[in-house]
Amino acid sequence: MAEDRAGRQKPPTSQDVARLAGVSQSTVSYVLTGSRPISEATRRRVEAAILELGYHPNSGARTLRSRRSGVIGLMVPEADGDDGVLMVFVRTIAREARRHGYDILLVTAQEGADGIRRVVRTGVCEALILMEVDRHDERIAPVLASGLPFVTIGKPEEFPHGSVIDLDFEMLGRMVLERAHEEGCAHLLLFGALDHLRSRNDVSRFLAGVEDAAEEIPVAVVLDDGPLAEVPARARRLAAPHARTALFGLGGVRQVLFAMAASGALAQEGTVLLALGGEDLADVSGLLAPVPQIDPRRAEVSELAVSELVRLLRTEDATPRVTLVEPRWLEG
Amino acid sequence: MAEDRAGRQKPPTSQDVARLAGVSQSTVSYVLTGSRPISEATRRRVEAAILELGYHPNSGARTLRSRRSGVIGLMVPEADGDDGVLMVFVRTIAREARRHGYDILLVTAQEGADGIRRVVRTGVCEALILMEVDRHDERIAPVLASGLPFVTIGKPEEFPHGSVIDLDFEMLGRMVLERAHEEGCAHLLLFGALDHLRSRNDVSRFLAGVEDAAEEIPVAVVLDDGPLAEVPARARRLAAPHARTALFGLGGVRQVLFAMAASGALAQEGTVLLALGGEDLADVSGLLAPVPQIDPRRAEVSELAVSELVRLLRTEDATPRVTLVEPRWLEG
DNA sequence: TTGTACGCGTTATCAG
DNA sequence: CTGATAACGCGTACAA
Repeated sequence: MAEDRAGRQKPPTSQDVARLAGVSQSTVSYVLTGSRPISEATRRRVEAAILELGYHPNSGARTLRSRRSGVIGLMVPEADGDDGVLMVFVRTIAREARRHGYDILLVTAQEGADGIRRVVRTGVCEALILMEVDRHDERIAPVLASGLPFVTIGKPEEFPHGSVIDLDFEMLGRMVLERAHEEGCAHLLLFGALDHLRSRNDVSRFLAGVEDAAEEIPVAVVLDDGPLAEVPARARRLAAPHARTALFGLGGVRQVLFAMAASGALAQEGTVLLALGGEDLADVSGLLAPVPQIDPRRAEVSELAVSELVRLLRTEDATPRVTLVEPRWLEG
Repeated sequence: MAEDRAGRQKPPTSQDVARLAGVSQSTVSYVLTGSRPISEATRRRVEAAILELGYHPNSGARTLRSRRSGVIGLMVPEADGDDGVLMVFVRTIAREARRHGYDILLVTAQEGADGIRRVVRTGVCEALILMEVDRHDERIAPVLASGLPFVTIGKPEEFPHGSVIDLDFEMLGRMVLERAHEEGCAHLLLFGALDHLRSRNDVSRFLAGVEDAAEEIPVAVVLDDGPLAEVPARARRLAAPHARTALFGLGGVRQVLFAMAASGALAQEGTVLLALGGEDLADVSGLLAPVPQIDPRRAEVSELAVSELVRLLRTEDATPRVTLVEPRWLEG
């Protein structure tokens, strides 16, 4: 094996494979891509040579020629919500992408629209996944301009070439209110300053679901903007003599649970904490057992994001579509 | 601008830029790389053309020609520790890499050594960062074989071409024991089943530091393998009449803090929780204020990992080295 | 100071 | 069924 001046092994090329197998270089290529019928005999010789040399096709050359880099750009948001949750998405997406033969390149939201333009123009990415997309998101414009297939997790206003995968937050809202009613609650206290976050599309969809359901179900909805540590106290003040109060938030369940534990509220019967699961609650699982949890189905959302993107990539003239994953109550 | 059959915009090439600027293609290239003096006049014409066309050099072609992809592979561990912590590393590394002109490609630990071989042989990555490396790590072998520069976060036994960046866990161990003594503790209870994790190199280095310091400082070290929820009770049993007990663990501080809150141990004077900060403790910060915390300096570790890798990449015959970042007590 | 020409390793077209 | 051969877009040695 040849070595360059730095003493690094120079990987074998398809030319090397061809020589060893006694065929032409193009034949090697066809064996790899399968875009042309090859006789069983030569195929085996080529494959043996590939194995012997440990040959892997050069990514740069392949990309240059075919305009397909095999790389999907993943735009991750800045630290705002729960980083643990985010990492689950990232890891799942990376694993699924590999399963389909793609790699994941990180693009931080900090780079913004310019970041998109860069990876698109340089041709590093042949498709994009955007996380935590808002209704009006500055990143959508350059993506649309690129013409690349993309998937957003979060629902923007327009998505001509792109598909949308997300949890069905409206349904989530209805489910929470219904459960509060079933648990005999007169009030549903929503914590986490949701009122101030209406611009976020998941929040606004969730609130729409809650408010929609509240027109039919007699549960009073209270939006709490205060600090999470004071949620238990706030809930106690709401509690009517014979009615309980349900608590819910899209995030910060751990903090509230912590506050409840610290204030002794866990032992009381007046408040019912409903939780969105998956927010790394394993650490407090002992106390969570009796807490009804909703599965936000992040694994499914991640897997769908990838498989939908692959569909857009591989299908000619594939139509983008919106897929909302239904939240589910976790039993036990 | 030309469009291909899918209706996608075909990005301009350096040839297009050259035509517009009235120079040869190579001149454009030289302006970009700066590897040859260019007259002020033509440089401006070229730069104007680049701006006008929104030109970005094609990554595939550049990589093919120069063997430098501008991509650093980042191998992230499976879900084992705190995913929130991990995400901080990942985001910081991605941001720093961009600052130096590199992109980050995710490689999941699940792919193992084969994953390394793949990204190396295909030439997608020109360098690697490995997270949570053990003393004997199967991923090290293919990395060494590749001859690519790399940085590990975590200290393997051998690292011929690679540098090591990590927190100084031995010093951390000494600091914790010293602090326990200063706080008037007769016992230091280490939770989180550290005894069973001695194979992990950060754990073994930490324990070495603790045990080393324990030879000079009169604090009895107790390794606790029980569930985190029972740590407060365990600590109470240790407490001597006039001596307190210090608690520490490399992870799971939140769980222990939670257990202390639930059992009312926070109000007691008998136990002192010493915490490794940064493990997303913001949610419980109200209660943490009086808790002495050590800064694990993850941002610095991440930044150093990138800058050290860049040094290896850009410096001819750069010698790999080990850099241990000193932990610090956080005041206030 | 600038231009010409070649090759990086593939994919894909055109002959045979 | 298979082998030459032409791009793909850029970096750089060689000429001018």
